[in-house]
Amino acid sequence: MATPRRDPLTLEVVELIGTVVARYYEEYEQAAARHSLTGAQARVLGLLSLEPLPMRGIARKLKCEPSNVTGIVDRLEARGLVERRPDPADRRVKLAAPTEEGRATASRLRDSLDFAREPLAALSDEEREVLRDLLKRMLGESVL
Amino acid sequence: MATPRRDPLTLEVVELIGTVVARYYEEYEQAAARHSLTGAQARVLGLLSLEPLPMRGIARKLKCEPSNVTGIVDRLEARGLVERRPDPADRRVKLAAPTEEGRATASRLRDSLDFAREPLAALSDEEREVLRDLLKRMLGESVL
DNA sequence: TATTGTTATACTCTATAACTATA
DNA sequence: TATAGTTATAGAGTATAACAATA
Repeated sequence: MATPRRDPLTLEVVELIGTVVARYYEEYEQAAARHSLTGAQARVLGLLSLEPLPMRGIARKLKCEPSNVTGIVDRLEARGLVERRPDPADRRVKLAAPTEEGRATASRLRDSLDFAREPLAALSDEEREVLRDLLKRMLGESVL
Repeated sequence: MATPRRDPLTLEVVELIGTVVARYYEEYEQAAARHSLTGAQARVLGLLSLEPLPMRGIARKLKCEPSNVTGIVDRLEARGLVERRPDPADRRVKLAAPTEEGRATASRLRDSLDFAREPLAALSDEEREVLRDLLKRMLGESVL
């Protein structure tokens, strides 16, 4: 494992990444709020719009304790965006799945987020390719 | 304002940025937790280690309501990491400033974070310059 | 026995509104 | 009257521990 670098260029890039992270996070929360959702609720709804998941699976994706998921799904369910279904294969398991309205909300949320990420529009196709490759290299093999 | 793009390349870059954001955030929280600090406490301590700030100024930086800052600074103060000082120029104002121990903790926290950001070590100097310029372009003039 | 989901509890962060002491 | 900081309150996310139902 390499030693972290402290040269001015590295520090400048670190600072820029910090700015990207802060802005992205802020805009994510705002997009969620426009749909009267908290960030956590929006993340869960987004996950479930890809595929229904057991409560435990949601906790793994969110990297939080399973007990927290109960409340988040409760609130989404109370708003009619998500429903709990039994798992035919294991009666202990409850599968959380988006309702029709939940899927629609998730879709609109995704559009909001694309809008939030619009800064990418400032780059040409070639520049996006370079950026993609640099980010991939930065993130390492774990992403591949 | 340009229309958001949806071509596969753009979506791939958006996805990669999302991954960077998630990893950065997660590692930030973990680094804070290693010092028994919450993310919000670590952010405030980091801010104050650059310069003492009035409570109102902290709220502006955190983009939250001033009433929240009271509790966060209370907890940092209870741990001896921060102190409230009067502002000679305006007796309504309280300046929050790090103690000696607070500065030391902020410094160790910064080191943890550099370690967390180590992925940058995978890039050469030239690549970092390219990444820096692309990020700057992405973020636009507002950062300059 | 082990696992899934839940409940109960406590702490932190968050926004809103009302309060105080200054300006 | 306006502003800085605080308090009170309520909602949400978080972790921990204990529980019922099922495997």
